[in-house]
Amino acid sequence: MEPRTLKGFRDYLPAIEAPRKAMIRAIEATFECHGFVPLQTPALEYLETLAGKYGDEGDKLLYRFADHGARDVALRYDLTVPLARVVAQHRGELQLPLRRYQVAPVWRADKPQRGRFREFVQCDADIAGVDSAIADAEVLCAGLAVLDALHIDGARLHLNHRGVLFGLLRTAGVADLALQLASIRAIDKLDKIPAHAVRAEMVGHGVPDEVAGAVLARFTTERPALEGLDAALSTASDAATFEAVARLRRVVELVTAAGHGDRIVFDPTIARGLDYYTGLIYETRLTDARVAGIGAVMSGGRYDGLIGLFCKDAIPAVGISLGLDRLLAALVELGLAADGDARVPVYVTVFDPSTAQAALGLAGRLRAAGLRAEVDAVGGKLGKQLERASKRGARVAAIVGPEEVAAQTVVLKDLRRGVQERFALETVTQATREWIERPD
RNA sequence: GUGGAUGUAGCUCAGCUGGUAGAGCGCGGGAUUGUGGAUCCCGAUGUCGCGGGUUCAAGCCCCGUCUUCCACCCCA
Repeated sequence: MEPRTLKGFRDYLPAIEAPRKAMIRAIEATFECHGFVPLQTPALEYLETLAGKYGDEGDKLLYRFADHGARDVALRYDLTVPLARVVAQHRGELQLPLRRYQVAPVWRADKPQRGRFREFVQCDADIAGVDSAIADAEVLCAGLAVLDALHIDGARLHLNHRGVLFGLLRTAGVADLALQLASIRAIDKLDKIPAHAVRAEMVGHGVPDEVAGAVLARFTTERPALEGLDAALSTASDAATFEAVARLRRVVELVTAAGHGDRIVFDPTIARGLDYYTGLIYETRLTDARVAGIGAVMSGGRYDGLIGLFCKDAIPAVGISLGLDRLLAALVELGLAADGDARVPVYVTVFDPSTAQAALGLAGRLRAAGLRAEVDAVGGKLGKQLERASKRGARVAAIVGPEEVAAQTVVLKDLRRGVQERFALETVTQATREWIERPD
């Protein structure tokens, strides 16, 4: 039969899974460093848990089917709604606020294209149970620290608040909610299409032309954070908008105090398509033009109404979500993907069957000392084994022939420098460690 | 869901206006049998995505289908 994978699903061969795994480790360590604790949820949920939480577009992209017991189920579409379900379901046993992180695959029946997959890993950090600017800032700091941990310089986090968008539209005279949402979706395209086209789209939805013009006059695509906030504040005319701007300003102050101010920018055109966001929203874009079109790599926001859909208590929450596979795809395109550790530094050759025990014994000794070692499992001529060692990317080859066994010694060969030396068994572990770490 | 491309050895690709396939890399073997990466020599690689059609003849033309990719929509 023909081996194949489903459309939009991929195998991760060692060459890419190694750097990918390294990223996951760095991300998890950073989240833990920020006080988030791990949590996992099932891949499969009842359909009713997920349906209706993301908006029409999201609903269409749910992988849904009937299981063997005729239950309507769906693969999780993100990690946020399952978290909301968990918080509601276990609120008696969870201490709020809950700071949890989760790194796990999600599934969307989307049409695959550049940077978009049907199965991909999201890395989420959320704080549930409190509505505060500090919670907002803490989540943002965790996300920004992840960028630092991954050594990603060319990224900017665009901040906005739904209250600002709605407030500006409201004060301009767009009162209808559906019209506001349609306008926001149009405004979201300001960085892709010219302002007059956005204006035409708004008019097409039913916004009077002069109103559309007045609203768009308030938006420049991007401004320095605090300066932009001031401009937005001057246009605010009702309490809700004022509060939204004040919250934004406070969050920016806090994130800046934490040392991440150079990475964030106020961007009134950020809208977010998911229905459950209620306040602060953000998207992270890579600044390199070559991958600008790949889309947001780390997004999120505040969703104060979502958990309440699963229980009587209104539990506010805020979170951030990094798209690991999309980010990795961008880094690969830019040639910035970290060197994966798909290589094992020490390759132990097996001279002949009679020395196999000595070879395994040596490997055991090295591994007990924490060194990564591999024993040649194929056999054959020593030259072939050294060739395999080189191809595997080993730094050091160990040779344990009859002479070495008799003398209780090991020959180490530095495959990069081409030199070799004989060591006594007692000193070989330390010597190997030094050889591995030795620069060329 | 809409639109546009793509599909030839393991990989990247070439194949002129139709006449039953090539390169590089990789892979296997070898250059006096306890030493790799460089070089050299030799060698194997393919139902040319799949199914139909046109033709004396199709990798090349036509239709369908699947795959991958790109744009829109939306999103990580």
